Amino acid sequence: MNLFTDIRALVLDAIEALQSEGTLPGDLNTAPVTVEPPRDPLHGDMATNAAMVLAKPAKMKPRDIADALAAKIGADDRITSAEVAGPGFLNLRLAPSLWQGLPATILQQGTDFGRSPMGQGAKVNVEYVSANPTGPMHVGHTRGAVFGDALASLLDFAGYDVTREYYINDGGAQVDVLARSVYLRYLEAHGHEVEFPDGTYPGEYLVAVGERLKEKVGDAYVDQPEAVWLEEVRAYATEAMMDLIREDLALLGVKMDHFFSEKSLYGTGKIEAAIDSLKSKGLIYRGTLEPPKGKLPEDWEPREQTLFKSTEHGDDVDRPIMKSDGAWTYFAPDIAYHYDKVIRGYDQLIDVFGADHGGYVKRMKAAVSALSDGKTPLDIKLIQLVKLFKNGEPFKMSKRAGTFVTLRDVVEEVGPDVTRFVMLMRKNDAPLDFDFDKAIEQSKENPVFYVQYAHARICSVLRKADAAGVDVSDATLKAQDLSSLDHAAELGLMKKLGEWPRLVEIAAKGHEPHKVAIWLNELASDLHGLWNRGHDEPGLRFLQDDAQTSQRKIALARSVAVVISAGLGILGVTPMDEMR
RNA sequence: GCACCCGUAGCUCAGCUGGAUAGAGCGCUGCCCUCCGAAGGCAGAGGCCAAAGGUUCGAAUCCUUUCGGGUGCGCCA
Repeated sequence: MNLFTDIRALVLDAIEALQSEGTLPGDLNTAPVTVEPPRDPLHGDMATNAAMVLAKPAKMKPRDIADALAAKIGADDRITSAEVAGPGFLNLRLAPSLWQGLPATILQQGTDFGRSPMGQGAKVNVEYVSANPTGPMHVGHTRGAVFGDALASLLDFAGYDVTREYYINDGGAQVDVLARSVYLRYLEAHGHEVEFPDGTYPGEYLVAVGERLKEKVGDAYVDQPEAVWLEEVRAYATEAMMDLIREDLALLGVKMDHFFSEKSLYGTGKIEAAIDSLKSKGLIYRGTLEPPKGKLPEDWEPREQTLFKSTEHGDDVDRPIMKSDGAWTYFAPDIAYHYDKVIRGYDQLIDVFGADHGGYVKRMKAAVSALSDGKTPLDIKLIQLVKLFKNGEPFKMSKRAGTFVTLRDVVEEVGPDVTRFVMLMRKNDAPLDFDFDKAIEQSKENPVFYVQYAHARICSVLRKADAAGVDVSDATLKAQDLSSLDHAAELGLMKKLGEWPRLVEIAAKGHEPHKVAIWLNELASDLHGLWNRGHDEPGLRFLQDDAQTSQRKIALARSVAVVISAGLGILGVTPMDEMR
């Protein structure tokens, strides 16, 4: 149910009819033909660019094509007027009954209204968060977590088969550092004086882990060399950190379908298999890289190493996959991990990274392109920084002073709903200002509140009607004839609702969940606008003297609430029924 | 030096993937509140879309170059 695609089909039918009549040539590419809402509502309900995009290939004047199209399209029952305007736009007005039928459709389908078949069940893997298992999640991770989660929901809503995945970096040197840090806490639990040298994690959060380790193994590791305890402490500590992270994710309402362990790639032949795959395509070689131009690193010296010919797939330089001591670089398991995803048969991969990983985008895309023979597209979304504010003042964060803000801090301060909505208001590649006070402020300038408030207001009307003995069940509301709701403000709200299915597709196609948040704000604005007009024009209020008129108006209001619920659902935000 | 991201109203940002007279919130100015929820409402001022070229019916949007800000750049993941 998408009125825009319906009307586009109508336009395409008209074009075909003109072709069979010989008015238009037969071989025309109609792909660029769009039907969209005009910027200015005065222009009508929908506009098509058909005449302009067909003018050149048809070797005709745009206006001539537009006139011919207008005659055909205008004959359809659904169209009340088709006017040629500007350089060749065809402005269409739809019969009000089309808009007035929308609330019933929405109430029929509930929060499934707007679901799109666009994805056709294609399998998409969205990898996000992937914070190192070395401590609790901080604000930086939070935005990526919320973004990935909302993107996954959005794609699901748009008809894709989505897997949400977390890549656990438990294979590298940083988990050894974690293990040593936990070991120090363990010694501390045994009453030893300990110091945390550079390169260890002094965070308080490991104290409890050290104590629990003591409970588990007693003094078995005290005064023992690293070789004795490292492996087990590492496994124990990593698991403890993942528990911590899973708790953090739960606080935010983020659920993963799959946790993938980097460690599982080692010793299982998986890395070798991935590299072999590249080797078989002639993309692995021994060679020496050119030094970077400009400032030379202090210790630069030419060195022969094992390289992946990523330049064959769009990268700027070839990338090393093996260190000089024969160990893999971090890039090798990354390649193997993505190879695994390709083998698992995904049609599309999406990685959500912090913006500081921007330098890895090209090599990662090159790897996936090579491993899948260009068949599996990989989109990498870079998440910009979050700047924290309190009362308009920058909130200083310092890792050294131990005052870095955790995900838990934020969620406990403002709640998961506010956290999620605020973080989704901006597009991912723009920095985000997060002000603790503004986020929980109840005023129009707070979009979280503004959207929630619209929903709560509608619920308030429903409660009030119900108390007055008016039946406002969805079953009754969807049976109402809304043809009397013909005021511009009411029709305008219906038209806004009609945009929802189209917006879902646009946002999903661009992997841009923030568009949902922005659009919800617009929808809320239209709802509040209609509400406010009720001050001066009592006839526009939802609650009227007679039950049936109320039911008709409330059917519209209720359908707005349903769409807000659906939109907030994609963002992972709970709609509020009451906010007093 | 190279690559990627960004540059839109005084401030924070949208701008529907190339459409018509570029929008919202805050701030500013002026009116308005015995009214379903005034934790507001209406109206107004405010712009060379960083700059210059190019692509075409048409550019804030696509391409090139320049300027400015951020991020990253061979054995750290």
